[in-house]
Order: sequence, then C-alpha cells, then structure tokens
Amino acid sequence: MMRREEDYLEAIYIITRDKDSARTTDIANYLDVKPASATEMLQKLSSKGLIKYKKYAGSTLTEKGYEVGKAVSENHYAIMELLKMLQIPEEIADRDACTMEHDLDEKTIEQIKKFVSFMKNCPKNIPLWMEHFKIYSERGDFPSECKE
Amino acid sequence: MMRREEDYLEAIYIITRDKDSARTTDIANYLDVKPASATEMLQKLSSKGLIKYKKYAGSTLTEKGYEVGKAVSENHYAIMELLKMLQIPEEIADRDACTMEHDLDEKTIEQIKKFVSFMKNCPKNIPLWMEHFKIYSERGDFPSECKE
DNA sequence: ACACAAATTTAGGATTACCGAAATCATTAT
DNA sequence: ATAATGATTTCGGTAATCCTAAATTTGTGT
Repeated sequence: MMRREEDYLEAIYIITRDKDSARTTDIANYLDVKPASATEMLQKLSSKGLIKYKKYAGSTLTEKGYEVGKAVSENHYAIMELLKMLQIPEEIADRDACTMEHDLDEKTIEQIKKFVSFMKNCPKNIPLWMEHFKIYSERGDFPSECKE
Repeated sequence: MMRREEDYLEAIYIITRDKDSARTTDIANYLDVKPASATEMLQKLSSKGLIKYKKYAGSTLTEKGYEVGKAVSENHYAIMELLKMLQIPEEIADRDACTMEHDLDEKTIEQIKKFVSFMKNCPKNIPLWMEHFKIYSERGDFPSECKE
C-alpha cells in the first residue's frame, strides 16, 4: 500500500470520528491538496475496497480501510508521544510524526508504544529521570544528581 | 530537496568513505534500483551542483552535496541509535531509520541526538533505567525495583 | 419552482522516479 | 591490438500523484 493512500485513509479516519462521512473538500483541506486530487484518490481507494465512495456524497471507511486508517493514526500518536518525551515541541512533534508514521516495522511500533507506556506508567524513578533529561537537554550538562 | 535525492547523496557519501568515487552500479545496488534509474538521478544531481558526474566515470559529492549526504547519514545514525535503545533489533532499526531520516525538523534531530548522548554518557542511573525498560519490554510488567 | 452559489468531478497536463531493451563505452585477456 | 565482457547510458514507456480549468451536480434562498 502506498504511503499516500494511508494518509488519505488516516484523514478519513480522523474526520469521521466527528461526522458521519468525510466530504471531499474536508479531506483535501486536511491533506493540503486540491479537491480534484482528492477525488482521484478517493476513486482509487474505493476501487480497492478501502472506502465507500459515491459521487457527490461523502466517503466512509470500509472495515478494511478502517483498520488501516486506525493503525496509521495510532502510529502517529505513538510517535508523537515519543517525540514529546524527547522534549520536542508539540507542533513540531505532530508534523514530524507525519513523516515517520509510514512503512515502519511492526516491531518498531510495538516498542515505541511500550516505551511510551513505560514512561507514562512506571510507578517509580522515571519521572525523576525525565526531569534529568530535561535539564540535560536545556543546559547541555548533566544535573548534579546524575554525577557520581 | 526531494527525499529521493537525499537518498542518493547519502549513498554516495557512504560509498565514497571507502573509495575515491562511487560507481553507478554501486549506487544502484545500495539503493536497490536499476543502473538506468541511477544514471538519471545522477544527471539531475549533477545539474543541481550536488555531485560531480562525468559519463562512464564515477560520481563524487561536491561540497554542497557532501553537506547534505553527511547530514542525512548522521540523521540516520542518530535515529538508529534511538531505536536500538528502544530494544528494536539492529536490522529493523537500520531499515526503519531509512524511512524516518528525511524531512525532519532541525529540532527533532537535535533532541534525538541529545537523548542518545544523554543515555550513553549519563554517569549515573541511566544504565539501571535501561535495564528496567528492557525487563518491562520483555515481560510486559514493571520490574520490582520500579514498584513502590 | 428555480436560479445561483458552493461543492465536486472530469479532462488534460505536468512532474518525479522507476523500468527494460538497445546502444555505447571501457577494460581486460589473449 | 582487439575482441569479448561488463558497466553505463539512452530511449521509450509506465505509474503515482499533483495541478488548473471547465463541466456537472447539489442544495439553498426566495
């Protein structure tokens, strides 16, 4: 599956969380392309059975398309969380997650998700460690607690 | 600059670390494309002043091309180190770093590099923490030292 | 009901990057 | 020196994705 097809499925996934169906223009705006380009891709995705598309009506994901859209969106979210932990500003993290979210090995996604959940849920030590990295990241020097 | 152009510059950067110049076939093999495709791109890169290319002779990077190739290669390395810290097998980390190494914000690369160097050089605590994540990653459960 | 505005699609074209086959060049073995 | 071999380039095509402009459809306001 092409990278770009996944982007469209992700867009439809996001848009149809709020609405019954995704209009061509909404999708085009979300992906920053012209409606004409979106129409073309929607026809392709429809012919592949990934979305339900009827001319002049909105689009919705089929079950197959939903799985893909959801997976890509979850990849995006996981990567973004990881980047935020590395003290990258949210806006940049969001943008860069788009670049990184495709074609990754299952294992990579799994480990990123594990890392994020480890950091978020570890009952002890980690918040302290995060603080240390933040200091190091800002000062370029280890905080005294890290020195021996 | 297109993603693919960067891939070629990175390939030439890597190849010319060992040899005086990069042959078309070496580049094609490295990137898993046919020589005909490589020739085409080499001509384009040459016309942009990023490489020195003479028909039937090898290619070398110009100063401009060198900067790009080197930067991409360093991005690749940094991302790979990060992924390895997340307990992703080296082979997968290498492959996925290729996907992730392009179009990233300066800040993202900077933070990834800082994180890697923090983890590698922190005099105290971190190796322990790494051990904890490894256990969590394998067992799906926090090691007892992390529980309160 | 119907004209108009907004949304959507179609048609025609451009770009990037790939390939296979055929032609060209360079090197090496005799 | 030269013929064979392997590397490289050229040529003609294909596929994916985007665009603009023109045509079509839908839905709204009166």
